[in-house]
Amino acid sequence: MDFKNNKPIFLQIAEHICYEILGGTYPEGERLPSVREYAAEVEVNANTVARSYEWLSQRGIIESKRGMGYFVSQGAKESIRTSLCETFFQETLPDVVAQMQKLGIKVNEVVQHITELCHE
Amino acid sequence: MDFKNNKPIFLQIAEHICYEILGGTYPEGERLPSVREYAAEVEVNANTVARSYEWLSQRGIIESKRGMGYFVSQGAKESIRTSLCETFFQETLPDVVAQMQKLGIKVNEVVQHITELCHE
Amino acid sequence: MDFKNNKPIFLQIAEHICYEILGGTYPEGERLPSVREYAAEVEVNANTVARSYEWLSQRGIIESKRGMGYFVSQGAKESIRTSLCETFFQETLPDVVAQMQKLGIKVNEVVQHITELCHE
Amino acid sequence: MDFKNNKPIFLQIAEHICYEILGGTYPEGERLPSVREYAAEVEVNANTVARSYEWLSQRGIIESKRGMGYFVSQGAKESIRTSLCETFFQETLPDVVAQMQKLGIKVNEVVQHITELCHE
DNA sequence: GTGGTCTAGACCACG
DNA sequence: GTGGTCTAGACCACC
Repeated sequence: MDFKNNKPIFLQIAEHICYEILGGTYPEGERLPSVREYAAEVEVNANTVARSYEWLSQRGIIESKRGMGYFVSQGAKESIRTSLCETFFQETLPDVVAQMQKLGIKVNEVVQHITELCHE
Repeated sequence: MDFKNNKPIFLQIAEHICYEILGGTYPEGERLPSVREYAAEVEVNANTVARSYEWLSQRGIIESKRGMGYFVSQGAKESIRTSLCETFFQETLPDVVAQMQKLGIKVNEVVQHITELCHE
Repeated sequence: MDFKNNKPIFLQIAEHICYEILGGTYPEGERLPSVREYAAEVEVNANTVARSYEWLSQRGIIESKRGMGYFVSQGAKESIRTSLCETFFQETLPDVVAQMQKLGIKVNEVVQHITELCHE
Repeated sequence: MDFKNNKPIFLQIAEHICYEILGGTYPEGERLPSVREYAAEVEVNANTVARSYEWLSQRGIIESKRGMGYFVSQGAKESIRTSLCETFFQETLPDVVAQMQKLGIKVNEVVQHITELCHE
């Protein structure tokens, strides 16, 4: 796992975990690796992972059980998907369109590029 | 001009100037407002504007002429457009597609949303 | 470290660091002193050192890792040397020769002076 | 005439005039173009040329005669040559050698490059 | 007037 | 602790 420098690492980790939950790596109800394990795995300070876990648990995606670790919440997949879809349609796409228009790129061109990228 | 706090002000200013150059507010060869003028206009410290200008001049978009101020470089519009288009097609769109696929959103749905947003 | 006033301090610092990297004071991958440490050491404002570090990182010589400090990039020595050699052979030497010719100084004389200076 | 941005323009002009005097464009005793003429010729503010002239006259290379303009001093060529040669041998060459040694370039290589550049 | 550099001190997010 | 950004104010050389 390599990190981009323009985004907080703990956020990149949290996001990555979200996609792992979506992908089934960590099923709902399952226990996540301990903070230290995960930190060792991705070669990062333990505090950073702790912050990622905290961020996720504040959003109800995972839950801490005292002394036992963090567990994926029930309904996590659904909650992640709706949340991500919302920002995708409400923020990402409008941004893309805005930029597209500022650069004078035509819709057709964008659509074509997208479909091409999908078929790779 | 109002600033978002997630992005450095000096960058927002620099990008804003880019779009102004693209839009023709500052034609190529034209002189930009002095650092102090611009700073007063957008209600920001002069050092911040100086940083924006320096950032732009490092990218060959504007040039400083000693004691006379900053001037839009020849070929600036073209250089800005190609640079922005490149990041749009090489980074922004692939990111969108990747996210789309991870979320299991269909191409048609995205295309439809984009075309709708364009017609607003 | 004492500074000449014809050249910006932040540049003198940056170049000094380059030579220190070349000399092995800071091996590739190693962490540099923090901005504040270095600033205290050379008795200069922290912002000035920050500017030197930024200047170096823009040239790929060092890299910042969030919250951990600046580190010498892999391949920094080679990149510094080639860059300096290039300006030496492409700019410095041609300038010397041009000046030499304009002053009507003979090649032999220059060569002799150089060899003498080397043996001091 | 095109100017480099790292050196004051008035100095570049003054230096250029020195070489013109050396080259015979302006023989000793001859009148120089008026400040305004010269400024128009090189497309520069008149104040800047005035400063160049003043700089030269302070060094005894040219002289102002009230109401008549600036004239090349007697002995100007000789004085320019000795002065430029001095800085060449006392400053330029030692700098070259110092940089050469810091970069670990061998004398032979430098000598060879210089002789090659002379024969072009 | 212009840009360029530097200082001093502050605040913030990140690890 | 770290870097990153911003402010306020100063001084300088140059045009």
